[in-house]
Amino acid sequence: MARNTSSGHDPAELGDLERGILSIVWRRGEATADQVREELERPLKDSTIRTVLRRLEEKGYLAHAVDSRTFVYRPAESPQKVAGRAVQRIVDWFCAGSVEDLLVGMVDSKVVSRAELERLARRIAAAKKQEGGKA
Amino acid sequence: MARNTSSGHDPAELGDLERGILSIVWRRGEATADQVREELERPLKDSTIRTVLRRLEEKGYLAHAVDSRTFVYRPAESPQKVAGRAVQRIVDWFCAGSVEDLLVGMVDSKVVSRAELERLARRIAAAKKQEGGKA
DNA sequence: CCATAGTGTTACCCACTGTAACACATAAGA
DNA sequence: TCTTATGTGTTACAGTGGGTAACACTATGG
Repeated sequence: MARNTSSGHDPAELGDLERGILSIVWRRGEATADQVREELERPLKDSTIRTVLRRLEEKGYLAHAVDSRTFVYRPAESPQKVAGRAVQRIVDWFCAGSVEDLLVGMVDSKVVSRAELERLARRIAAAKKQEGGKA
Repeated sequence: MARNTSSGHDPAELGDLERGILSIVWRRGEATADQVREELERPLKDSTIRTVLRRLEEKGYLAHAVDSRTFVYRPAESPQKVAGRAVQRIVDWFCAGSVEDLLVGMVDSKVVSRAELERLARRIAAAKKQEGGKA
């Protein structure tokens, strides 16, 4: 029994190749297996790519449509949303649910500088003002 | 070849049990194998706990001191720092390195509400002022 | 000196991922 | 129409990491 028994899909459960291929689809917006292979630096067999794409779809990261019997994969969720959930998990596991603790850690780990945070804060405030406090 | 080939240690590379045990040590500040076992809901053998503790130390999350031939484990790094790095990874992988994108995702995924972010922003600004812009 | 408590070592199983072969279907060209 | 290319579905296999634990060894306290 290895890895997470976590119910659903989440980024930590992706291997390197899966993550790489997912990134490619995300970057392109959509991609066929062949297009993915062209963008990969490593020479991988077609079946490999297609297996990974299928697994990514099973895991809920991708969806596909058929274009004259060719699978065209597209993101099932925005990267940001996926990342957001991933962060949520981290907050839950490592910060006892406190986002503020996490932010502190991000400063500690030099993930964001204090200045950057302040800039962000301004942006956030601006965005909120602009939206008129809808949510 | 499974999972991350990532060079170092990082939270995604922890299994459920490892994460749980790490949390216990973090929460307590320090813990022996037996203390950990007492706090675990599941009935696990002593060797299991100790194996996991040792692996956690190998991975750099814990350190131990010997107190009259008993291992007392303590965090090697603050949870916040670990979390910070974990978020860094997520940002790199899923947000093309943009923390701002990540924040957007966090709002989208309801990880933080807009209001919470604003409150955070205020706190950050205050902290910065207080520290006089040291960093 | 013996029992108890704790460590070090080693191992097994299984899920997951990387990687791919092979069979099957079907559109396109000869 | 027959063949060929192209793409999918299915199946598989090996390596690794994590969950789980047994067993042997050591030293301490009685």
